[in-house]
Parts: sequence; C-alpha cells; structure tokens
Amino acid sequence: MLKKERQEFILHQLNLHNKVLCADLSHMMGVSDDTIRRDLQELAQEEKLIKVHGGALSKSFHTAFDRKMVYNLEDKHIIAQKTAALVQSGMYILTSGGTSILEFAKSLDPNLNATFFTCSLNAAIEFAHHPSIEVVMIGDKVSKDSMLTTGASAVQTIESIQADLCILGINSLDTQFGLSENDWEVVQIKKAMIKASKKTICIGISEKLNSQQKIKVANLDEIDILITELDPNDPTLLPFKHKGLTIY
Amino acid sequence: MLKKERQEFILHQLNLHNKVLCADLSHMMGVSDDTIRRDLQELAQEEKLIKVHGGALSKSFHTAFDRKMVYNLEDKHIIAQKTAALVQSGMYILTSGGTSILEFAKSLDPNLNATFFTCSLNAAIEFAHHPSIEVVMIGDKVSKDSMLTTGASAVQTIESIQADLCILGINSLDTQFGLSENDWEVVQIKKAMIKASKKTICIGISEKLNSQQKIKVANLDEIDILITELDPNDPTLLPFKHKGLTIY
DNA sequence: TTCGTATTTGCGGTTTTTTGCCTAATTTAA
DNA sequence: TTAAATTAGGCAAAAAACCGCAAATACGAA
Repeated sequence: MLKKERQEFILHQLNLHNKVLCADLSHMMGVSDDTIRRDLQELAQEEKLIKVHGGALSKSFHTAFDRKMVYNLEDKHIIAQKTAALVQSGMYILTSGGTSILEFAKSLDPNLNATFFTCSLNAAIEFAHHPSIEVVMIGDKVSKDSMLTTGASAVQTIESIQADLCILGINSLDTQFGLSENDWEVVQIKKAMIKASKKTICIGISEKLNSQQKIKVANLDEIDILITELDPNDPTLLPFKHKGLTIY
Repeated sequence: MLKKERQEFILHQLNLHNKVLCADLSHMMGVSDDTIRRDLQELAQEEKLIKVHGGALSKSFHTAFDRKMVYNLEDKHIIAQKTAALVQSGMYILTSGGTSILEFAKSLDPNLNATFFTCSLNAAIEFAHHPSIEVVMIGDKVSKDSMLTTGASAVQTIESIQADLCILGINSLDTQFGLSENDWEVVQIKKAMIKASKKTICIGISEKLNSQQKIKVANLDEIDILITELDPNDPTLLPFKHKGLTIY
C-alpha cells in the first residue's frame, strides 16, 4: 500500500467516523503505529485533520461540537462494532435502514466479502462505499418518510432470497409485544426479511427497548440476537435474555 | 515493446486499478525500474497521472472532483431549469443518474405531480425530497462506480414500464457515433430506458458533446431533445439540430 | 543497404525517502 | 500517585529515486 493511498484511506475513515484511532488504523492496514502517526502528523500539517492523543479527529467534527450527538454516536458505534463482528465472509445478508445500520455499514472490515440486500437507499449507498462487498438494492416505490422501498414487488423480491442473516434496526422492542413499527408498508418489508433469513438480529440503542408501536412486526421468538450499546449483562437486558434471545 | 505502447499500457492499468507500482510494471513488461520511472515521470509531466513514491495514482479520483464540480454548477443549474420546464403533471418519467439529473431533481416545481422511475440511488433520494412526486427505485445489483442498479432484473423491470419521458445524463454525445458510455452494464440500462419511453431527452454540459466512448447506447435518431447550458442557437449545437434533434 | 545522429535503455553508485524499532519523555486514566 | 498507553527523536535497513555514462536501438538520409 502506497503512502498516498494510506493517507487517502485515513481521510476517508475520518469522513466516515469523525474520529480515528492510531491503533485501529495500523491494525487495519498492517503497518506500524509509527507510520500511522507520521501520516497523521503530515495530514495535520496540511490541515486536513486535527491530531489528538491516540488518533485524530475530523476537522468539521471539532467545529460543530454537540454533546448529545457525540454521546449517541458513541453508542451507535459500539453497536456497530458488535454487529460487524457477527458477519462472516460469504454470507448473504438482508438489512433494513436507519442510523444504526448506517453506522454498522461503516464499521465493516474492509476485507469482508459478503452480499448485502437492502430496501434502504441510504444503506445501499453506504454499503456500496465498501471496497469488496456486493450490494443489491431491492426496488419498489420509495417511501419518503423512511427512504425505504416498499410494496408488493419488494416483498416478492425478498421472498425469493434465502439469506443467512437479517439485520434490523429497532424502532420498538418489547418483551410482550415483540418488535413493532408505525408504518404498515415498512412492517410488510421487515416481516418478509425475517421470514427469508435463517437468523434475525435486532440492533438499536437501549432507549428503544420496552416501548411499543402500533403494528407488530414479529414476536420475540422470531428474533435470535439482540444488540444494544449496553453490556450483555446489564439488568435492562435480562428480560430479553430470559425470553431466549442471545445478547451481545 | 515500444515506449508509446508501454505508456499506453501504464495508463490502461491505471484506469483499471487506480494505482500502479513501479516494481510491478517493470516486472510485467520486462524492462528496468528506471525505464518505468522515466515513463511515469513523463506521464506525470503531461498531467496524465500523479507520481508518488513507489508508483503512481490515477488522477481522476482525487483531483477531478471539487474544482470542476463547483465550476460547472452554474451551468448545471441552467440545464436543470430548462429540463424542469418540460415536465408536466401526470407524466411517468424514467431517469438515469449523474450530477445533471440531481440538479434537475432540485429544480422541479414543488407542485408537480409526476412519477419518476430511476436506477440511481442518489437520484432516488433527491426525488424523494420533493413533496408531491412519486418515486420508484428500480432494484438490482448496485454498481459501485456509478451508484446505479444494473443487471437483468433492472432491465426487465424497465421493460415493463411505458413512460412518457426518458431523461438521460450525457456522458458522450457525437453527431456520428450518437450517445455512448464506458460501462457495459449502464449501457444496457439506458438502452432499456430509451426503448421504454415515448420521448428521450439528453441533458449535460456542452463539454460532453462531440466526444465518444467505447460502447454505443443509441443513435442520434433515437434521441428527441438535447439540453445543454448553451443558447439553442449556439453554433456548437447546429450539427445536432441538423440531425433532427430539438434543442433547448 | 549503410552510415551518422538522436533517442532510448540499462547499469553502477549515490542520495533520498520510507519504515520499523528502540528508548526516553509525556500524557492519560484509574 | 502509579501504571499503562502514547508520543518524540534517533537510528538503521530496505526500497526507491536520482545521476551520469555507455551500450543498444530507432530513424532518416545518402
């Protein structure tokens, strides 16, 4: 890997995550910490980023500082990392949309080889930025609220897929009512996705737990894995563990 | 192997991989590193590539963006306005992707009622921001270069549509060779779109005129309307007018 | 063809760049 | 405050670039 390439990659990662760690980068690209540090130094000198202890920050990020956003972003990042660890090469994966999914897309190992199917326009774009994974956009009428394609044709397409994994962003998850949503069209899509996959993973920040929305997507027993920003042993998650979900 | 041949080969490799290594090239072509280095130096002087320590990088990806895009924005805006004026309520419209199309999407009358079909992820998102139009995303495998969905399924979907208008961003338009593109998959999509529409409109900045690419999309007689940033009476456009195209 | 000239190419030696490792100093977090 | 992590600076090895020169090749004209 050329020096210039490396620096481009660092800036790309910075655009994606707003922050990079020296150790992460050196590990990802298989070079020493020193090399990364020198790259960061150069880029900092060119005012392309802001060097901090342990890594670097995006320039735009530093100026627009918002505690709440950062806090939430940090959570989503944790979720994304945990989720990314479950994806293996060769898998066929169905995903919904939402910010958690987008963060997940950014956290995928650059060397991963997998095929992602999605109804989310934004997720498709994010996945397509990845160097090696294959992305299939499921077509249909675009729902403006959610930026998802929804409708009979999309459902039909999903039904023709046999996926290993289905990764859904949570809107509401409740021990009694299960997974629920507000939008009828979106519910149809998610139902079809769950049905078309061997395993279903739900991801989202813990705020979304123990709440209900109008329309049920699935019972708890149709969901295999739950991923939040919390420690797997956090008491909040106990009821879900008791119901048979695997917690990460 | 001749010097010229070698340099052509280097540029070809660069188009393919966006990067070349001195050592690789010298090994591939059986010449010394010095020779390759001298070639790269020459090509760098001609601004055909960017020379870096250890090899060279493709020019297109890094530099071409910010400067040119900003410069052409004004032109694209003019094109967008002219194009938007041709769209009427109730129409079914097929569109490709590209910056001209995105600008067009932003220029649509907020009260317009129409249905847009597209293979472009970015265009779909842009159209979806409009308050009243309906957007249908045509699904298939996402082509990472163009951010378009391409493939047999997409073509099949397009074939099942009877649109009033087909609006295509130009890559190359030539009085002799007609409309052409570089990417075979994208060509299939555009061909299908033209076939599925009553009228075809080509939009793009005049720079794209009188140039050719590798694969033909359509002959001039399959195109009805041409829109550029120039005045319809500009001499540059005369040859196209003579060929029967309507110019706006 | 054959010759002379100009260009191109490869090689040896030197310089520069890049990278990883080491140690000491500094910063961070508990 | 202490322990761990991070950084700075020096150093050395490897890779790449540079320089000049001589051999090889291409090219045009006699």
